Amino acid sequence: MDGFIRRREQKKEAIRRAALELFQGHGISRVSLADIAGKADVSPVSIYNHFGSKQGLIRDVVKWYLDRTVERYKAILDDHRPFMQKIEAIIFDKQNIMRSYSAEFIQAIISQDPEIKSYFETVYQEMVASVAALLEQGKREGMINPELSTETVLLYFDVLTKGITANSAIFNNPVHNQKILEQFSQIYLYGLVGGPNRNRP
Amino acid sequence: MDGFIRRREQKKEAIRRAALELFQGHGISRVSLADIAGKADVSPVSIYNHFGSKQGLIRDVVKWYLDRTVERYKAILDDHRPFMQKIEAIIFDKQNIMRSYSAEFIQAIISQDPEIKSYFETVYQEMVASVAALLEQGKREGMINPELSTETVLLYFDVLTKGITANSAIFNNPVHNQKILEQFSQIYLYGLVGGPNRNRP
Amino acid sequence: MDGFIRRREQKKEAIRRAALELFQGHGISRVSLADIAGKADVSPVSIYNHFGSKQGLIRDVVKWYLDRTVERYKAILDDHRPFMQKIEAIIFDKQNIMRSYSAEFIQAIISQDPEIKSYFETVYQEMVASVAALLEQGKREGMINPELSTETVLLYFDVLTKGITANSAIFNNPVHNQKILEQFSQIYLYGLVGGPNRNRP
Amino acid sequence: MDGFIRRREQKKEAIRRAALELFQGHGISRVSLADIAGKADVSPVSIYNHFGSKQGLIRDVVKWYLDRTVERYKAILDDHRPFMQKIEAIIFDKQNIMRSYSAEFIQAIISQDPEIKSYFETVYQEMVASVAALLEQGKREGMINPELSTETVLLYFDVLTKGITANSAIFNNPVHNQKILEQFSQIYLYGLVGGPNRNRP
DNA sequence: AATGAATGAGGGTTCATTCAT
DNA sequence: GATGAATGAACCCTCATTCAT
Repeated sequence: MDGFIRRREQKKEAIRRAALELFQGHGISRVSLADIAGKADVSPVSIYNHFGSKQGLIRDVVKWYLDRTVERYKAILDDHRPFMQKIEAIIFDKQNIMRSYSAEFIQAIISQDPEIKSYFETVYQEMVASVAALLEQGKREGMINPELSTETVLLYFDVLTKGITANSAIFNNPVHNQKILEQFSQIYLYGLVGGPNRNRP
Repeated sequence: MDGFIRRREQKKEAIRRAALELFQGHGISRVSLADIAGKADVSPVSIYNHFGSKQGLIRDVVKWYLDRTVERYKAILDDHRPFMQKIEAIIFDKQNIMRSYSAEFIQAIISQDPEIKSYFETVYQEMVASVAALLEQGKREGMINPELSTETVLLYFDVLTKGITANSAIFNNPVHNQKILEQFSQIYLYGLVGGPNRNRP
Repeated sequence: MDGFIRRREQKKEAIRRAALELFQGHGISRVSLADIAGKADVSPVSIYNHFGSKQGLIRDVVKWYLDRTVERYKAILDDHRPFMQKIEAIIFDKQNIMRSYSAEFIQAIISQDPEIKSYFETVYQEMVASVAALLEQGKREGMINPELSTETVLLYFDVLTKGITANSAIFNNPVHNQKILEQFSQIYLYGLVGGPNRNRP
Repeated sequence: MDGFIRRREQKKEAIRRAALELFQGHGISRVSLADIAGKADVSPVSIYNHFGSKQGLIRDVVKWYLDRTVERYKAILDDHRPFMQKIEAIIFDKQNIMRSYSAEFIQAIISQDPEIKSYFETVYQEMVASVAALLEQGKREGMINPELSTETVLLYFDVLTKGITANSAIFNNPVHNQKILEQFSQIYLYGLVGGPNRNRP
């Protein structure tokens, strides 16, 4: 009888996967349930049986996406990499860059549906706490200017992440990648004015 | 007979304004022509008489928006403010932050419609050239690390601008504004590691 | 002051001409007043000033077309050509064949609008009387089987004319034209079974 | 499960029937999907589910109509009636005369949509071949003037059929029917000049 | 007298959702 | 539990017609 539940969950997973991909690619409002059903090889009605409505599906998919993101972040933070690598891993989080996420999808995560909003805020607080802990460590180790408030640095990370995501086409271009990433690290570590290798007045 | 043309242009302007606002607020595909017509106090058909189709309206609005943005940038660059103020003015360009731009709208600017795309690219090249000239000046004056390629710095500006736009809610909050903006300047000028007022190893 | 009226009539004529051409080419219901106005280089509202409504224009155009057709027929009948040439001229009336008349236009002539219908019937009776007189002459001269009722022969003419109009593409093809027209005459003069040059049992 | 398919096909059939009738009566462009849906007692959207679009419905209906016509022709040709009866049956094919076919419908069969056009041409070639075979037989049996090319005779049939269809009101009138049909046979068999019962010069 | 602007009604089409099987 | 069929609402768009200039 376990096979029943497993199959059911496999179908739900297929629908989620199809929906996420299409939402990211074309924007939520331009993806119809028929599109999703077609991609997941399922009848549109099945989506109702599993998720109740399109909004229900969106909720489920966004939560699912957020959960996976949190897992990735936790994996990064719990790893034993050096401090700076963790910072970079978070800013350039590959999953975020790998594809040009439809802005409408990201927007859906943040606003509108109150249930999603509340779920997102819970998850976000959790993640903020983890990253904040990392930053404190960075300050103690002299890698981060202790005069900067944790709040500001978090915001800076967020700004960079979103800006990079919006420019994912460039950051994923393997030709530019090498040189740009190097210089980019210079900038966010040592600023526009100059890095450690430069004579300062 | 001049009144004719003036009235016509006023109506078109009203439609453009309403459309831009709604597009930015809700995303293009979720805004119906009836919505726009209602907000502009005009019959939906009038939009067709003026712009031909929804796509025609979108094209017109995006071009209009780009033109206004370019004007703002030019005003900033041609001004006689000190170098660093210009940099800040560009990064925090108030018009960009003033409202939570719908991601779908920005997306529309860049992709899809080939006419828009071509128009955007022309405008973009022009703007890049102007900002690049400013950066060269900054390097000569020792305000920008001359080891950084202009390309990278432009990209950094773009990332910051987009990231800030995506977080506009925070940056427009007058409570946070003061302190955060100050520290933010610290970061993008002197990096995470530290600024000029800090003892360096 | 005569110039005023003349100009007015010239514009009406231009509108009529444009309308007729478009009606014939695409069918009445698929031609918009804007199309006609554009082709006649006139504002759509002018059509209202001149003809009152689309239906008014249709009425006017159909009457105009009928009048011109009657004139052509009268010219043929009043001419001094030999009898058989007149018959052929009527059946193959070039104006009817010159272009693939939209069936919808012909249909409009006959049915629906009662005013058109009545006008058509008056004109038709007149024409029938003229052609009938010709047929009587033909019978007296032994060119037409006197056993055939005039009514039947008129109907036969009508059937041929309409059938030829419907096949105008073929009858206007200059390649086929020569041979086919020759044999066609054979058929309608001497029937399927055979002509005068053929041995009969 | 067979009931599913049967029901579906019944509904499609009902829609086809309603569409054909309306198309023939009023012309394609003047018939809305709502009209068809109303007549077939179906929701307009159902037409989309079954035929994809109005054009899809038109395609389907025309093909359906062509198929039925071919079947009727085949039945006539394969029958064991005498030669002349077959000829008459084809020219006066009752289905063609039964109602005043909208010219726009016939036009739709021939032109515009390339898929319909190609389908029609295939069917048409097939039918032409069959009728041509019949004509050859007619010539051998002395019923048709062997000097007439098969091509011309086919065209003559077509002209007659279309002309008769255009005059269906008269040919279906039971009062006229008897006498006219008789004389009509006289004409197309022995021509205007005269029949076998008549003294010829 | 003639035109540009504006509109109400209607058409084709899509889509989230429900119903019957 | 899953699917094919059906639908109401909404959207983009067209067009004959009227209004203001």
